[in-house]
Amino acid sequence: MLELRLVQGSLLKKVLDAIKDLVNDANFDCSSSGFSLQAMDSSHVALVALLLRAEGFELYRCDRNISMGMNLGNMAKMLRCAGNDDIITIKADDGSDTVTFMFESPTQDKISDFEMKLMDIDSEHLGIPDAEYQAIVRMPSAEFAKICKDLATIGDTVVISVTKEGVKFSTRGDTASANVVLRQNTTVDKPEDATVIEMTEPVSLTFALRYMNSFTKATPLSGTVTISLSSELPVVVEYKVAEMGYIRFYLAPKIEEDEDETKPEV
Amino acid sequence: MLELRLVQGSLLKKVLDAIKDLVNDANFDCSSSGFSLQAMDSSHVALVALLLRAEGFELYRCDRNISMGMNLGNMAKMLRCAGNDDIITIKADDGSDTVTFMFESPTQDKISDFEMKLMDIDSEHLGIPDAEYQAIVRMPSAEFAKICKDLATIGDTVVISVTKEGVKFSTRGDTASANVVLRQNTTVDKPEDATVIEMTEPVSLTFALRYMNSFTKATPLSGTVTISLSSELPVVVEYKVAEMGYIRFYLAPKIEEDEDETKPEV
DNA sequence: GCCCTAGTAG
DNA sequence: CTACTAGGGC
Repeated sequence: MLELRLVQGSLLKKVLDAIKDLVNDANFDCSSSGFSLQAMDSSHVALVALLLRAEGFELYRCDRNISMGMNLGNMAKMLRCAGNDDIITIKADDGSDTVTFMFESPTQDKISDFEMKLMDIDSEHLGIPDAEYQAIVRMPSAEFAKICKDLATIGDTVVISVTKEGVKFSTRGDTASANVVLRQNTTVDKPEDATVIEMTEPVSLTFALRYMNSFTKATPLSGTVTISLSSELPVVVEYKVAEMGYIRFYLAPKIEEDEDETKPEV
Repeated sequence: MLELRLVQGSLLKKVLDAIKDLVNDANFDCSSSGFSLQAMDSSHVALVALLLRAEGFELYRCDRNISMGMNLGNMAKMLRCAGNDDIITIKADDGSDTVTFMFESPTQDKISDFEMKLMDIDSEHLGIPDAEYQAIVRMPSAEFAKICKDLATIGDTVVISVTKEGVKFSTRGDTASANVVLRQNTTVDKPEDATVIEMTEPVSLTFALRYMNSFTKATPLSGTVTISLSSELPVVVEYKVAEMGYIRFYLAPKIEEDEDETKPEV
């Protein structure tokens, strides 16, 4: 028996909007510690990891570990039927091949339940090793989204270069090239607006903007995003899910074999 | 000679937006008592009845009964040329085969008139008998529209079940099923937000969501909708047209022959 | 032509 | 946060 009650149901709606474009089908794994998901995107290039800790739910009952395969598009459609202030409860009986989402309006005058068939999905649960990163950038998530969107109008890849002074996002296209430099800046009114760089070593890596722009679908979840970079390691783009956990996106850097063709540094 | 002056011209615009998707061509019937329309939808499944009473017009002159056949799409297009605050006057001369719509801006600085050819339309004016209904539900029209839209993402039909406690809308599709329960609730801030059930007998009927979703195009006309249900009778979905009359949509229930295939009750 | 989505305004 | 509007895609 599984029963998870989340008063701030809009969080779950946002989580699904954040990953449904990247991943079609995935297993949600439920254990006593929390509700999580790990999946490769459909082209097997990026990886998304979601964790919602048990403590973040108003009620969390999970008698035994269970893996529920869902089509994230259908799940997102269903969640769109919930009001933004609704309380969402996820229920599954032991041995059942369905999951039920219950939506309660704040006044309790409207109660909806949506039952969805579960799917069998081959999951390849990768252990993601903890790593030390050469540079970790924390910045306003909306700023990061705008930069990725802007640069994608010029080129296909972005070079992210971090130094003590700041972080530079560069791209180059056929007819134009662009660089956006953000200075480290911690003297802001709201901590959310800060751009903070923790760095042991300067680093410069290249990524496909297409995936970055998928990751930024998670922007509504958090005012800040954390970008962790190391040579030879996938970048981690992380959005906190209020008090509950996170969504992390992993993407391997491009290896620049042919400088003339692919090096966006201007 | 026919001359009808309607200060709140936006009402007529909304009325046409509400029915133009359902009915292509129809006769507007004008008598000393009012301006009305009755027509089957193009697939001959649903019926729409409109009444705008003479008293609702600021000027109402109709020397003799007249039936004016119009293409509702063209009429809606024409009305879209009127400003939302415009005064609309409908004029037709005796024996003429045209109708004229005149739009006056509130300041009288802009006066437009659009003349449209009338059509000959076979009308089959059905007498709609007054009936006693087993259950009448009054609820916020936006809520009804959202429920019909949400359920249509899952299935094709909705079962509406009314008991003293509330009204339940249910559907079932290939991969999911859903129930939305609204509790009777009269203790709300605005009377429009109430859900009120008058019932002599519990009733449960099945309808095609496609038509329900056409009916909800009338939502902008009124904050509330009234749904009248009886076994064996078409449901009536009624939207009041402010102080003037109503739009009523009629739809026959589906007979559930094959329970396994069509019964959406979970 | 219709649906869905994104953006804006209240 | 909801509703409405405008724009783009199917």
